[in-house]
Amino acid sequence: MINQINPQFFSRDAFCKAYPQLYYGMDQKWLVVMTGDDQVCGLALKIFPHPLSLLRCFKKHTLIEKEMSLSQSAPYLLAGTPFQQHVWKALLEIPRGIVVSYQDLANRLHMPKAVRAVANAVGANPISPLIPCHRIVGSRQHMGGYHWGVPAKATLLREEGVDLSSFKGLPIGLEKEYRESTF
DNA sequence: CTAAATACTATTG
DNA sequence: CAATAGTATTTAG
Repeated sequence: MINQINPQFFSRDAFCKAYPQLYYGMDQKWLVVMTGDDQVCGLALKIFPHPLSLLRCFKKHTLIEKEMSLSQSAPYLLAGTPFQQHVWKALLEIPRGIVVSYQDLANRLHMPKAVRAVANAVGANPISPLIPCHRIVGSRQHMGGYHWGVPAKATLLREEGVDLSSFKGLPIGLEKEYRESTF
């Protein structure tokens, strides 16, 4: 399992120029996107409902399917706009088992009125479970959204020990496919 | 360049 | 409850 990462950040434009083609494939429970020099730039869990939609983040690249092996020590290279990088760095500070609202996150970034823009950046991160975007929830005990589906979000949070019993907006009966999975 | 779309939220009826 | 105005970034055209 991948515990902690120390990603390097890269401007999106520079990333497109430096790595016009990328490689993707499955390894164990992951769908991985890597550069030609073996840096991980995209990640999703295979059991997500539509894991291949991860490739939406790399539409400007030529994507080549390839045999993948994800090593414990693989370096991470995250391409994003300065704004997105700012948000993603803040996400990495949120510890396991803690949930923060989109509004709190925006406040923490000193952009209290940019809640919606911050939410967009949260959802745009390319290595979803490792950048803990699932720990961002709506105000007033609402789940908020999740690119990979709210059931997956709820499952990830429960596995971290978060009590969701008081939350609204929880889908009922849609989590069976995740019941036996280990994230 | 402009317009539309967002994983939001507080407010109003 | 639903509708909506306010808001900032990104993307599509």
